[in-house]
Amino acid sequence: MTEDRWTPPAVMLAVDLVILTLRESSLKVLLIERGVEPYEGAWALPGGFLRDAEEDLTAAARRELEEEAAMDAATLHLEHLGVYGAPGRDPRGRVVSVAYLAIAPGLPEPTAGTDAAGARWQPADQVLSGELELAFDHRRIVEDGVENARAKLEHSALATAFCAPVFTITDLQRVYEAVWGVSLDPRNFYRKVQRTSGFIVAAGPERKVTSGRPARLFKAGPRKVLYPPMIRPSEPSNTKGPEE
Amino acid sequence: MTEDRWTPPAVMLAVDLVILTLRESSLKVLLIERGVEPYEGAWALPGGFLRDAEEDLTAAARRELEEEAAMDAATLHLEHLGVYGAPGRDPRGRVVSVAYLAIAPGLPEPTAGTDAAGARWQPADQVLSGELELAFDHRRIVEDGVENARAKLEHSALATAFCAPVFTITDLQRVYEAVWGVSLDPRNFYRKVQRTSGFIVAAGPERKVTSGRPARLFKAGPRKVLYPPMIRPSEPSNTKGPEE
DNA sequence: GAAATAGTGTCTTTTAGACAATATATG
DNA sequence: CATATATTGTCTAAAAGACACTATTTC
Repeated sequence: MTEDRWTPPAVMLAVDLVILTLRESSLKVLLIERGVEPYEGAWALPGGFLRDAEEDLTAAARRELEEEAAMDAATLHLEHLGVYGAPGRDPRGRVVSVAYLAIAPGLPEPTAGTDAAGARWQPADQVLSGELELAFDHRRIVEDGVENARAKLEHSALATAFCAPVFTITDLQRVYEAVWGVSLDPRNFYRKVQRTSGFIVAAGPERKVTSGRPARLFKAGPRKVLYPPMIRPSEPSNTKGPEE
Repeated sequence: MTEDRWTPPAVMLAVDLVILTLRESSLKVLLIERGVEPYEGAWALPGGFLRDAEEDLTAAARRELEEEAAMDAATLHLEHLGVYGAPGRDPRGRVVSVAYLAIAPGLPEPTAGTDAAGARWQPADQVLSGELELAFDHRRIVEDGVENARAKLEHSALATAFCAPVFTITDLQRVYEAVWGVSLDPRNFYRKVQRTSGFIVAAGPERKVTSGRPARLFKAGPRKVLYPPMIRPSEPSNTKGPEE
């Protein structure tokens, strides 16, 4: 408990968004070119300060999603990611940032015309590898966001959030392959997904054509928790797993 | 990005702790009887405001752990849990609370003598069921903390954080049983844990006696991620899983 | 028909889960 | 020896993973 007559310090609260999507079969993150100091001209996550002292945090996240990314927050998967509040992370003073993770289906490039001019889908690899440097501690936030998404693909139906309302099983497989950075056997994937009842459900007799046999169409099912889980390859039976 | 010449609203930042442990084979959470308004006399999570505008968030969590729970933060598992910032959750104004989850091995009751007078280990069930009402939105935070712990037992070595530095496989099984609220087959559990190399490692030829055959002693191994994961029973092949 | 993608069948290996049997202590 | 707990062995069912094969489209 805290002492009487003492006033707690005030801090500035910001909201940052890690918005992931799949474009050209690779994982992208939405970045914005900063127009003001600090880090003017650098790439950064969309986000900003709380508008007023009454604004709810998730409301602020949704507002930024619409203002900075020109996306409809109602249709996107949006969840809490973490808090980044190390002193000194922002030269303007004590800024604590609450990060949210959003997953979007493949959308057109959000270039000119919208509020999101200067926004660009950048390959997540380039951020993770450090090839593309970000403002503040945003690279770390992206790392956490991507790892969060990777983990959730295993046990939840999050993968469907990367897909259009109606999709094929191959579309879904591309999500797993891109986010995990692996390649999966289409035949085993097909059956695994179908056997997990409630994960995806048939969406009419419609089909989709490109060159081969038309694929059945599906939409996200009611099941949110996958059991048994989808299995991420590459850790067959190693002695020491990655650190937590 | 934010406009020029506009000052973001300031909020008060608090840190709250969900400290879980195992006592008498049941899951307990550390609660404190509030000595000041608001909610004077009610049970609440240990926690408090940031000390000053320079204090790091995790440092604040560690400080509260020592001040309010009289525990050594260096030896405990401590991780971010979530942010609770709904307007109106605290009658004193806009308070945003960053919650941390701590896991402690079974410790003596933290009663008189320490700074933590008024602190008590309460059964987690009683909080989750609503039998014991908590101040603010702390019941919700406990719910999230317990669910987080339950999930992490599956895929990480978190269970060892509930144990003393040296423990038996049966001790570890009690952790799973208490946190998950299930009962497990000791023989299958035994082999499952042993097969997951790096999860636990032998700790000398010492033994421990009570009435039956003495058990081998183990300590936490280097492996933090469990693969294959421990499996939480009760969702055998149901059509619809629990919501996320 | 050739090429491409979708979907099915089948076999092997691994793992989960049930449970008998054995081992080593105490009283 | 009775009792209690620890540890090992064995069997069965389910699921993962490899991969041959069939189906349906476009060119």
